[in-house]
Amino acid sequence: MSRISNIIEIFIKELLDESNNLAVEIQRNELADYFNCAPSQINYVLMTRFTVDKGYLIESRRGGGGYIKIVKVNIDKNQYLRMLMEDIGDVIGNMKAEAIIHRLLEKELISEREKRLMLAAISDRSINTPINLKDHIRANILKSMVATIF
Amino acid sequence: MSRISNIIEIFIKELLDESNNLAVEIQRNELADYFNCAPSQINYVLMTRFTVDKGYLIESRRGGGGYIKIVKVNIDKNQYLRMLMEDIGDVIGNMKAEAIIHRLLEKELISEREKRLMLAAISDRSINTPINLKDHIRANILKSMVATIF
DNA sequence: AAAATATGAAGGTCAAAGAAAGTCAAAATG
DNA sequence: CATTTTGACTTTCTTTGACCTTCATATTTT
Repeated sequence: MSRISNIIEIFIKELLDESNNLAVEIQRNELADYFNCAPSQINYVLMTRFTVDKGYLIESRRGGGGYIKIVKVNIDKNQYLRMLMEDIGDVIGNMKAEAIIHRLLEKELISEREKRLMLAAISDRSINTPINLKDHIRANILKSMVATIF
Repeated sequence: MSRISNIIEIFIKELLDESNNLAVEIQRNELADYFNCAPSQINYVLMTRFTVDKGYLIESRRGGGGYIKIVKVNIDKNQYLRMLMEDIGDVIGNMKAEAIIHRLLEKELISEREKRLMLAAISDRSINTPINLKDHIRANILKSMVATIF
């Protein structure tokens, strides 16, 4: 008896394979209904199996006509991207984050303007919270941004 | 999975396109009738989709021969950016933030890639904190980023 | 004829109900 | 113990409807 989470994971990955643009839109309740599980189980699957560092971007909308969109970034083909994700980890300080962004520019993976955007986003001034949260949020933001440039 | 609001939004934008992108005049009740919805739904669409930060001005008149006029405006870029900064304020929700970023792309102040970077940075998933902090941090990040494109 | 009033035809507002997705922690499982 | 499952509760976005305001015009009053 394989875990339902695994089944849902596989199901979503199949959907992604079928869609050539590597993005798929689901209805949370519909999917939960289909698999006869709690709707929040879908969130659990997304949170544990479709994270940014695994190369997935999630975007969603509540309310009438709401949806969950799962986008696959092709991380497997980008050894460097995967390394970056690992390097960033769950927590990252400002210095290290800036160093990573500079390296991206050097490697010509981003433009000068994009560098400035990214630096602005992860700056201490932007993330104006207690220090323990700060580095965590910074890691999230940086990983999300890095995922979009590939 | 478009809900009626999205359909009405698209309809009005088509009207605008047909009219050389200048302005278009509608009758609220007529439109509501056409789409089989409550007249106030039209107001909802205008309020959420045709806001100033999206570059629209609404003007209307009640009474016999009343109308609603939707005007697409094009203001000076620097002026627009300054207005945006003010508009963002200290706290901003995800929807509004996304609307602003989309508008920046429309006005060609940012590229498609930059749009994606910015969206990633301000997404709820990046800013993974208690709700009251979230909108505050988002405002900071967005303002910092917008500042870089001046 | 001019002023006052009534009528009906617009559009405006706001709050409640509905429709999704999100969160969090307790319970279950392995 | 770590992972998974469940469900009660929350937040966000949309739809609906009852009631309000404004305006043009028709009608009545002076």
